[in-house]
Amino acid sequence: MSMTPSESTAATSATAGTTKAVGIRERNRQELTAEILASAQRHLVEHGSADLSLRAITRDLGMASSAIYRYFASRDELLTALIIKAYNDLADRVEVADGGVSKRGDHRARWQAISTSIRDWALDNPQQWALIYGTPIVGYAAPEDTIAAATRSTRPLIQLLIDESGRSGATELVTESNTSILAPGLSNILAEIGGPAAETDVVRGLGAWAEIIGLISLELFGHLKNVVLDCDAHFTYLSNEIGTRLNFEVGP
Amino acid sequence: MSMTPSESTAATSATAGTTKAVGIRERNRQELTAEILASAQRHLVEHGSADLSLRAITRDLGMASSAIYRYFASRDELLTALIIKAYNDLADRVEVADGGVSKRGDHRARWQAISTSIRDWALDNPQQWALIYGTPIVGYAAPEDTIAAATRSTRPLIQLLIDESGRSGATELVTESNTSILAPGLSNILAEIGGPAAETDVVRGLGAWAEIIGLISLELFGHLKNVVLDCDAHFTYLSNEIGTRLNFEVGP
DNA sequence: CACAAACGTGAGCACCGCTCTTGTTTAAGA
DNA sequence: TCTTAAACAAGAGCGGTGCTCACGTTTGTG
Repeated sequence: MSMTPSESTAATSATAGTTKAVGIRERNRQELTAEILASAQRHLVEHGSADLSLRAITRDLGMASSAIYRYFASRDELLTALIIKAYNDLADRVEVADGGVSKRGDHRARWQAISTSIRDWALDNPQQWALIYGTPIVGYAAPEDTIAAATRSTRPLIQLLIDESGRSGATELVTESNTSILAPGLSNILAEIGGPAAETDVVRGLGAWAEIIGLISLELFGHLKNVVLDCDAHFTYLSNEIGTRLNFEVGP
Repeated sequence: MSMTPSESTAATSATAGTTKAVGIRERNRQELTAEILASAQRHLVEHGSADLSLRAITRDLGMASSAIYRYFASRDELLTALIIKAYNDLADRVEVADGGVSKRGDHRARWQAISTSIRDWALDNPQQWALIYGTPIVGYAAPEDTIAAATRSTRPLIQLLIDESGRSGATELVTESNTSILAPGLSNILAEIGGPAAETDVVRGLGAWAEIIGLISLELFGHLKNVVLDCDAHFTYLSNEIGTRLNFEVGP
């Protein structure tokens, strides 16, 4: 059986039932793949995605430069893996922050937790932020593998929008056919997550999301230098204003 | 007198008074510099900034690969020139759009002209947009040369914010000392452009700006795929809502 | 007219992503 | 248990990159 590097991650534990028969080769493969990803992550953090060199990674791991292509078919495929990891790391932070709000009806608190956790993660991981929200490098169309992780990172925010839309008793809910602005496939995501929402609410929520992403990118990419002195206060002020604008208050 | 590539543009027409004595060498230098920039611009539009190759440019112009370093000291310096050009191109578009609103008191119309002209330019020049608002490539700190062009592109928006702040009779104007959020140097820019403005107005204006930049970047970088079907309508809806939020109405 | 600065050229260095061939190790089927 | 094919590691190599340097030429100037 031949195995291309692309399907390496999907072919784990082929023999169901018996957890024992993994095989030395399969174990080594998983371990080396993890080591490559870890080294790539280090290089990404230190030098940025543009300077990420496959040869440097192989030098780190003491292997031949050609050996890495047994595990990742190309530099783009490695970057895609790093993108997915970045999305998941961000999603973890946002989920923990949102989940930390015990009073689920306090939409204002949940909004503050979500928005500030996004920025905190970005400040802690600027290279990873640039990887997912900066200039796309792998190609104009993001690989299919990334969209699952991408939607996971925005899921808490969507959930909050749905909850708020339900509280306000919104009509004109988004369905697959009645939407003119939003994509038809979005209604499936909304339904899968927790129910429908009004189209205008979703559109305004996307505006709030864009403002958060924009503020963080402007800050991280240096566009607020000589403009904003206290970026913390600036973000807090605007995030709070967005919460007011979207009617996020303490509910029952 | 020695001349490094960095100061080539600043050393034009050294002999004041006589416009004639430019010299063949100086003329050739300016022409070749312009040709290099034009070729670089073509490569940028077609292949993106990441794949911009100095050697490909020299092949285009039929010169030796090492000759380009007589005109640009490094790839970063060429990219910086392209960034400045992109900022100025964007500024031209925004200035024309804003200047096209004859009724200067119609702040709502000016806002629509400014915001939509930014997006229109971005859709027409996605690679240039990525160059200035995407991941910074030249270095974390933008070169000093770019900030002049950068502020020029945001000047109409700042002007509009000042006009609106004046209409609403804002108090607590931004000065060099009383600001806690904004940078001290910003008050100089505000004063130079057309007068003071309230700090909260400027902060909220920055939020609106971030939302516009964020919406365009999300759209161009592929993050609204499978989310927003009609990006035109989406942007128009939110831009109009921002105008309402900032009290942009038809004035006297 | 001499001289120095600016210029164009080609070779060369170190690096990159990626491919191919060669020889070895592992695992599965006869 | 032995055989055979797949997976693997390694090294050479290809075309490309940014950039440097030494060389000979052109140009402007004192």
